[in-house]
Amino acid sequence: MEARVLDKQADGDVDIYWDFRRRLISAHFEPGLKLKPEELRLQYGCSASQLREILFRLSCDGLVEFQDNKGFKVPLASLELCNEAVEHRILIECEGARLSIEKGGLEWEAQMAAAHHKLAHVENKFEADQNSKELFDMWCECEWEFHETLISRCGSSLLIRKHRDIYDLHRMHMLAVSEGSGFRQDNIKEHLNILNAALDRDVEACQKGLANHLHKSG
Amino acid sequence: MEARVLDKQADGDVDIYWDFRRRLISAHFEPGLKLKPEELRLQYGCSASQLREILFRLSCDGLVEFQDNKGFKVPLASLELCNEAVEHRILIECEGARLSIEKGGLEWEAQMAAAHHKLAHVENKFEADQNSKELFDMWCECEWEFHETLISRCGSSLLIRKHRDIYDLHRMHMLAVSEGSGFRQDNIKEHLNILNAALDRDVEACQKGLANHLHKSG
DNA sequence: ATTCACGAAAATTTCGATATTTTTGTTTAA
DNA sequence: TTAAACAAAAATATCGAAATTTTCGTGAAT
Repeated sequence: MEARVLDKQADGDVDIYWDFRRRLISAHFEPGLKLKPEELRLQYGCSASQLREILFRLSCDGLVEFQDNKGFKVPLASLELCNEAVEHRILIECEGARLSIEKGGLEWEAQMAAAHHKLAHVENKFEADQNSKELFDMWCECEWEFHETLISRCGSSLLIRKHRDIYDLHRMHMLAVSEGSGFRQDNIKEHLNILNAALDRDVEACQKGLANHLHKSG
Repeated sequence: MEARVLDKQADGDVDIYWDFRRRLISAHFEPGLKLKPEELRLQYGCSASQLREILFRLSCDGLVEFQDNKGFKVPLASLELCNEAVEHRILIECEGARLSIEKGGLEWEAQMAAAHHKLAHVENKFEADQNSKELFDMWCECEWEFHETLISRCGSSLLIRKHRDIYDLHRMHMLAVSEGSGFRQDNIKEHLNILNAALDRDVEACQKGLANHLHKSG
């Protein structure tokens, strides 16, 4: 999460904005729930206007829904939107992976190995104790870091930003639809497949592994 | 422009928001220009807070830049960002075109023919009189309609939304970088190539024509 | 019993005033 | 002359109250 705070759109609301965003994509709010600035302000100790601004910004990415004179709410669980998000994420992430494989050097390989090492460690622990809230949060963070590292050498800051947007949207809808934690046993070997293909500089295998991984994620 | 007003994120600011967005992507504002809510309010007869909200929303799509305690401004012309926008647009539009070609029926073909007919008509007129502000605005509208129709049958509302976002971002940066109107002689036959490939259901030719068209656009 | 109309309550939107931060201009010291 | 310190002005951010819109509950008419 730390890395995200350093985003270019840093501002005074940074804590509230990112904290709220994190809670949204971690399914802390029930789909369909009304998000009233007047209530939320109490949790963050700021004014309703500020919350309104933040909610508007989140609505741009589809993380909250807005309707004129009806306010904001958590998007309803929608299998269709979830599928659209999956496909879009595959499109973006495969392109980012291809470019990274082409442009990335030894340093990138090392970062991939590091990210996967952390992820694999946490996934093995989480597999044993899937009720641990703490491990779940760690897994979310490591999963994000792995996928983000995969595309990090694509050379396009725009692609990286768009990837984060669709990653978050996909995660939110996935959790809303599946009602599980989003973790599957197969994750472990799927991530390994992706890592190996990336280190082998095998674009096709990497994209295939990615598409398979994401399709199964729901 | 009418079609866009019917966007899901309809609200009370709809006129101001879309009008301002249109002006941004039509290069009505000089890159780097400071956008002060306090000044802009006079043009729209509303409060500064409302403008601030709208500017925040536009900043989500990259159409305006925001810095904490420094306010908003029109993004500086950047060749690098323009190139990144081109590549991203190619990625999205090619995927949308592929899906439309696969899924679209006779109705879609007819809409493509209609959109191209209008576009070709305007392009020929605009070619003769490139100083006409009115024809330029018509061309912008027809160009958008043609490309939007091309992907309209992709089956994913998410892809369509993302396409609009990158289309606008690309157009804004293109106009900022090239300092021309964005219209080239070759546009006419490039659009025809794309139309023919689409009607022939030739995915590869269509994507190739699209990539060529967009690369040359800058 | 159902529908419609009306009014009260709640929620949302708008707004301008106040507080904070940044920028600008001036003076002073090195 | 340059740099630092300070003060004034401008710009930005925050906030809560007022205006508007929607929602909900009550009662009357079909």
